[in-house]
Amino acid sequence: MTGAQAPQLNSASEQTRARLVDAARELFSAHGFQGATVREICRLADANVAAVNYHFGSKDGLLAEAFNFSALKALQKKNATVDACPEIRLHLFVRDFMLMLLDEKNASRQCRMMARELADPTPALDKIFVEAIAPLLDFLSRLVREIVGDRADEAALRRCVYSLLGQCVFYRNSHPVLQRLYPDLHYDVAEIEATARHIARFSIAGMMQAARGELDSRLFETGSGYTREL
Amino acid sequence: MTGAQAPQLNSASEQTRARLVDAARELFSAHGFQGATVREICRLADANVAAVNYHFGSKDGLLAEAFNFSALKALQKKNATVDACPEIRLHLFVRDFMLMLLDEKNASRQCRMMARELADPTPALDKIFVEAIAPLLDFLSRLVREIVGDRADEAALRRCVYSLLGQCVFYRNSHPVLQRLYPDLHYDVAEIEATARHIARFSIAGMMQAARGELDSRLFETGSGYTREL
DNA sequence: TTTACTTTCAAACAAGTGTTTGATATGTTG
DNA sequence: CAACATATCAAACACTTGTTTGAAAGTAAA
Repeated sequence: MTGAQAPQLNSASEQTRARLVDAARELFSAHGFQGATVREICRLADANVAAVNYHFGSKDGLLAEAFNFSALKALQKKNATVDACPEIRLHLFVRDFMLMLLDEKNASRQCRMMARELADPTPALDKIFVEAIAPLLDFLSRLVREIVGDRADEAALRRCVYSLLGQCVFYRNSHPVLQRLYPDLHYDVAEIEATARHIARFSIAGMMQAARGELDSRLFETGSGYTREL
Repeated sequence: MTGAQAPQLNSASEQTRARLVDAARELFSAHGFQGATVREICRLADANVAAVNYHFGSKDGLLAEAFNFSALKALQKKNATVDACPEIRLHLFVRDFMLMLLDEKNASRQCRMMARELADPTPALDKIFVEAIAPLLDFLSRLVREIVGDRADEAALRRCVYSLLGQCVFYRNSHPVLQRLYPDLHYDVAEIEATARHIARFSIAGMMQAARGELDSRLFETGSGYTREL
């Protein structure tokens, strides 16, 4: 979006609009929709308190404007064009997704906002759901379907998608808590990539198990090679 | 907790205290700490607005009182006494934990509150962390260690715990969103148990892969039996 | 410059927040 | 009963919230 409406960005009005949206993304992603106040956003954007309602009608309108899933869409489109086996494409997706979610330097705070939205819906949930969550779930479902083949039914497939997504968003949502446990915890690129690799490999193994389980849902392989009843 | 301070529960004062705590748990778990208002809690508890501050000092005090991890502790203690292989104990834990998290009829809304806390910390985080989260992470770490053995280092072990926990809390946190996707979604015991079985099997397979990955972190088994580079 | 329009701003608004107050009721003890 | 501490209550308090207002400043065309 930064490139699309660049021509009007010279206008002073468009500049404050852009500053407001930027500040909103910063604070919404940091403190959530309820936690971030209009006054704080305006202070960060160096604008008057009335600016939000003048330019966006309401705080809700600003939230709707602040959401921009171009990065998320681009990620999915890029992934779809990669010529590789679904396992590798899954790993690529998880890697890119985790980089979005965790990299503090990354500009795409929209994904952090979406992770928040998943956990605690706001009035803007409709737009978010239609534009981002549903397509994302659909994208992941197709990808996971490629991996498990036709050995898993719809319910098992859905659960596999949730397992994957749950792992990814956990790192984002639980960051403050985990940081209390490990005060010097920080996610550099290497750490994020290691985490992504773990999630991808962990999940692919889980998916194979889920697919296998459709054939015999009472057996699973343990590490020691035993087969136990579960 | 209901049985421990039963002797004093006859007192009218203790009754309103109990009603307030109960209402608080209901609304905190439903709308979060910020989302639930003191007035709403008091209305639900059929008590005066001033009752919260009179009995608990503040809204924060009520939150601290509302947290009660006896159910979670009992779950862990029960699990530790079970004489079974770690994989089955893991399955049992996930099952009990998911029943706590998802069963609407279940009285242990404290776990739902804790899931919320994990995603969005409140001033009461300290108590919650020390009394519930840290022990829980510790318990899970020991359990997962039993499964992966010494083939996984500390980082891999930690990630396995997060993968497990992330899957569990995802179902709780994302419930409103998933319900939009499947309007007739509801978690009865059968559905919860199926979900728990999925998570347990998915995770055990993932853990075995993570343990295996310590030996050769670049290879994993695909479903078709191929070994690919990841 | 005058005109018309857009954008900014300090100030106020109405509603909601957690909390406090002082009187009133309630129950227990002398 | 009288005295006392406890518990409840309506009302108000101090504060924050999102939002609105009406004047002032800026901007661009006639």
